[in-house]
Amino acid sequence: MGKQRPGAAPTLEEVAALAGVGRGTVSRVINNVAGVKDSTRRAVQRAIAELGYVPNLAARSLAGRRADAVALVMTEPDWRKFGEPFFSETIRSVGDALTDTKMQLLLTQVRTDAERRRFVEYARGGRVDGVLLMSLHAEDPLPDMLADAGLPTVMLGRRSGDESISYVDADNTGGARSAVDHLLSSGRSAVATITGPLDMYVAQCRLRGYREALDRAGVEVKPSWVVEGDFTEQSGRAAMAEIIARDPEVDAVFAASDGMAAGALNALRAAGRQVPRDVAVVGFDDFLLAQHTDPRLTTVRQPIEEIGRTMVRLLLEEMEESPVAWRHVVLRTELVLRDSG
Amino acid sequence: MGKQRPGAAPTLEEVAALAGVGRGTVSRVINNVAGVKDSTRRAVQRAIAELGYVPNLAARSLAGRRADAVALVMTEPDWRKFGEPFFSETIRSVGDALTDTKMQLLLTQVRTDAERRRFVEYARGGRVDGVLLMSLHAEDPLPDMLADAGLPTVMLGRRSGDESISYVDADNTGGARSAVDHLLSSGRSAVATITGPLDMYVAQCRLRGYREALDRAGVEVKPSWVVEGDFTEQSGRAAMAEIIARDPEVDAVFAASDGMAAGALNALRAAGRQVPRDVAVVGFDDFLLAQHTDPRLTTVRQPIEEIGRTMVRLLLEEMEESPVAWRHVVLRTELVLRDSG
DNA sequence: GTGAAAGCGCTAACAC
DNA sequence: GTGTTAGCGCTTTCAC
Repeated sequence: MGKQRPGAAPTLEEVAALAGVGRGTVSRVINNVAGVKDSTRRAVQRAIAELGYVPNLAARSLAGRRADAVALVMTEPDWRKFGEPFFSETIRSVGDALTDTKMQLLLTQVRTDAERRRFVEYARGGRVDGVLLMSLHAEDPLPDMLADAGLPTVMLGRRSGDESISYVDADNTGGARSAVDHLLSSGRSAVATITGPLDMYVAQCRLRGYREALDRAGVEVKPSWVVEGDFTEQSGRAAMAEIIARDPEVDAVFAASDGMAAGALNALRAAGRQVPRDVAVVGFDDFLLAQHTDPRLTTVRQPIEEIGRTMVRLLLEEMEESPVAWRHVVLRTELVLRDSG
Repeated sequence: MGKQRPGAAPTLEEVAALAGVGRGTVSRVINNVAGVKDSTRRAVQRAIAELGYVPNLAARSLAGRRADAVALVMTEPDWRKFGEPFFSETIRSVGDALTDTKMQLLLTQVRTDAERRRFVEYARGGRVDGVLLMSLHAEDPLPDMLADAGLPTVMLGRRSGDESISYVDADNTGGARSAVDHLLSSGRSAVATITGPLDMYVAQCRLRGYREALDRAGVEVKPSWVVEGDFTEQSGRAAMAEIIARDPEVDAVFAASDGMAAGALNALRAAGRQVPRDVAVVGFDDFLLAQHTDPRLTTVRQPIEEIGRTMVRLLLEEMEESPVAWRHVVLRTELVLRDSG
């Protein structure tokens, strides 16, 4: 007879007593370990149902030295960013990639120093087995803090050219290059660009791709062709207006984000320029651009679904090893031409 | 001398040995319990720093019977919703309300049955001390599952008129009524409404407020004045077009969401109607509406910041008691007139 | 003010 | 196949 403790949640031991078996057997049943007689298993399951038993995860975690949970950290203070498809789809695909595991996905916001400290304690304290990081700024100390603690960690994108910690990134340089190649091959030559904030590596890469394509084609980049935005629609509009003012001869634009591409289109229309007849626009990603119905728009698409899936795969691999080895994956982008006639 | 176990994380016991004190004392120091001599406390802190000690949260949880974490569950399958200010601001304010506690906020997505099952195991397993629920559909079994497990739970909004589980809601009926009162008192009389999905209690309340205001004013609601949308901008546009087609005499519209209000404005402009001279529009919330520069727009504003703060307060209160008692809070809304001249 | 000791509920290794 | 046992690392009495 197990001692009844009214009010308290039933324990594995009480289940064992009720089923007339040892604790080890109950543990095997709840963990689906093979090698338990079928009749025994059923008896245990009946006892579990009768008592409404639920395993105490703290005890499991302590004894098993794992949390069966991973964190996905959002360091972005502006939540509206997570309404953008690039982020929301990544989160969705990470969740999907974890459905076949017993890992619980925990999204955590880390906006302030206090939140960072608390999260690092949480993670180092063993409440998660690994950490995924999104939307990182170059100077964020969080990745290194986690890495120093020996925690499996995977970042979405990298902070610089020689990133050590594991990351999954898109081929931003190659994607930008293919976009500009496309513009050049369709007869344009005065190709301007609206870059992202140049303290972000992703923006540097897309600018580099732009320059490489023009270099190879023997086109000299005029300083007036390069204007920096901040990835938003508004900054794209302002940048496009700036470009028109500086050099009215520009006949094509590569925008380093879809938001800025949408802004550029709006600014061109406001200026009475035909898009894309007078000026061709290529944007990175096509979320906002999708709302523009012009069939001749072109975009560089990132393999979002694959990004989330790959991040999870790398993290699970890292969790198998000690010490953790870092992995770097760069995924190809795809140039999408809507023009079909 | 504590046994050194290279590779493993240092334990409280090793800290105690290094500091030359008992385990109890170290525990008191890391938990900031009063009644430790200052010199002892410093010695322990030195040992902690030297060893890089971090408490094992599973062990703390097991011994202390608490997780020091709360979950905020998003049952919305469409993540873009969380880009909307109503949700993103709520999440932000919940995070803010928790900064002064040692609680870690965990956001979890529950879209599928598998995810629901896993989360309930997680919560019942004691990994969180309480649960906040957002964006619930009426038939979602999750709240009852958590309540049956005796877990402190607070919902954002309620599922029906006689909700038992704790919730924090805005006064949707009163807000809608004040919006329509405003329209009537400014000389309108043919007031139509674009409702939300009527299987959601929030939409029912806003429709009721609309009807009540017209009833009190002795205006009979024509069936053609009530069109159902789904809270999106697109549905608002379609609904407005429908209303114009059915009854061109309509001179005012109450939209049950800001998105639908924005859609209504766009549809009116497309139809060549003067807004708000010909047709006055009042929307619930003013996020999308904020982009409309018309100074004569009016909105019903929900006290978002207070919603998040209140949810946290109720949850912390519930966590103090056993069994849990449910709490219901309805917060006043505010009619915001931009019209200042 | 501090140390010693008794659990918290589980997993995993080992015996039979 | 199944029972037994030794921890996992902490909090919390209870002595002193």
